[in-house]
Amino acid sequence: MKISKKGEYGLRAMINLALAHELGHDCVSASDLATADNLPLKFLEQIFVALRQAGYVDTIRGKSGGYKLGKSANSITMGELVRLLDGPLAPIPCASKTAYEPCSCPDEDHCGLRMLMIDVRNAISNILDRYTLAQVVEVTLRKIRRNKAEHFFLRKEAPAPVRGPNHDPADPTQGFLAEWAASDDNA
Amino acid sequence: MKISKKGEYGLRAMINLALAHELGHDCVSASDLATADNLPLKFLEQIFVALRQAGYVDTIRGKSGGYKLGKSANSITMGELVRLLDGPLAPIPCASKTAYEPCSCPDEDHCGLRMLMIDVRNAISNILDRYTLAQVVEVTLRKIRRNKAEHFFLRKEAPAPVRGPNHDPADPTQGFLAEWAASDDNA
DNA sequence: TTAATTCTTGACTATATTACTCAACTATTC
DNA sequence: GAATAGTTGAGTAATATAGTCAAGAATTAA
Ligand code: FES
Ligand code: FES
Repeated sequence: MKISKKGEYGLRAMINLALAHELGHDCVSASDLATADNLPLKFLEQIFVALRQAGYVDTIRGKSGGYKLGKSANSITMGELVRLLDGPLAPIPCASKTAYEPCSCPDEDHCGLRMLMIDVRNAISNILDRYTLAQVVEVTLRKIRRNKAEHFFLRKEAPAPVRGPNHDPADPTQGFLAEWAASDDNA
Repeated sequence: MKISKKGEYGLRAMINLALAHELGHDCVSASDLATADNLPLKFLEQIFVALRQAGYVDTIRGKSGGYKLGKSANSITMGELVRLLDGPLAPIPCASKTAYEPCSCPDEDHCGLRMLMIDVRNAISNILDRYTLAQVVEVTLRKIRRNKAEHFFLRKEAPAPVRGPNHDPADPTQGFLAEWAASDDNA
């Protein structure tokens, strides 16, 4: 169920680009984005080719050029970006809504795996297609500010995060939905 | 978010093996399983090596030999099988509960992508770790019987399925959860 | 006992994808 | 017109995918 590096890097870059926009940096160079997020520069540029061709970013050439959002962050869903960079959401093509393809099963209508994977696809879609880039940025920024964390596009000094001994990497309370639900505005 | 062919084939084979068991075929040869489900035989055998080493199947050699379940189907969750055959459920390793690994993000605690992917992982886990092989087989078998469909391990004649023009390949009502919920026993 | 069936093991291969890097070019600004 | 920055396309090394092949070992039936 992994996402490719292309997808991961592209999503991280888009989130940071939108976050920088929110903080007043309308246009960010690829190298700034790469250093801000520890991304390989040349690979990132290649990823931006796909993002530009799909209209998600605009390009500004020449000195102090860079990339800027091609459409507003609240009109871009995370699902669109994942599909563009990483392909269909569904774990198997016969369970994909937007990119259905038959598989080698003799009877698709009575395939237990397909039934299960339809639900997995829809669970993934319920998250990724529901939330926009703007919402992800909003939540991220809120958490950064609350914890007074530092960020490349928000110069400030703050102590490095310390991780406790019982660190649960997939703790749902650390997830996006919990953070989103905790907001007054979206209750 | 794709699953590998190894994962797909392995899951299909395990479902069919458990389904065959349910229908009285305790032991099924690899070649029967392969022809029943259109799977490449030699590749399938290789997948069964992993399944056997993990104890999910037992092996019976010699004439009329084959594979049988190594533990009861209701003690095997789909999540276990996916993890064994395809690796962690989480789309990115920093969001994995069972196979956490840091990624190159400068600040994991304030990474919007990670927050989102934690929720995706948990959504996937909520399905795959909740349901067992036995439940998938039960639901599949129910659907097969209701539609009087034919199946390799259930010789019978039935008309081939006809698909309408407005076929939604990811229709949730065609999914596992809908079918599961429709049961009287599990209400 | 021998033949037939079936799994086991390991090696092997071909293709595709991933994750990049490099070099030459073009556009923009100071 | 030099410096900066994006654009394009080629190239590539490593890994994963999706298999195939052949020799061997266990079991059973004739
Ligand atoms: S896996 Fe696609 S129909 Fe069975
Ligand atoms: S993607 Fe892993 S912490 Fe940002």
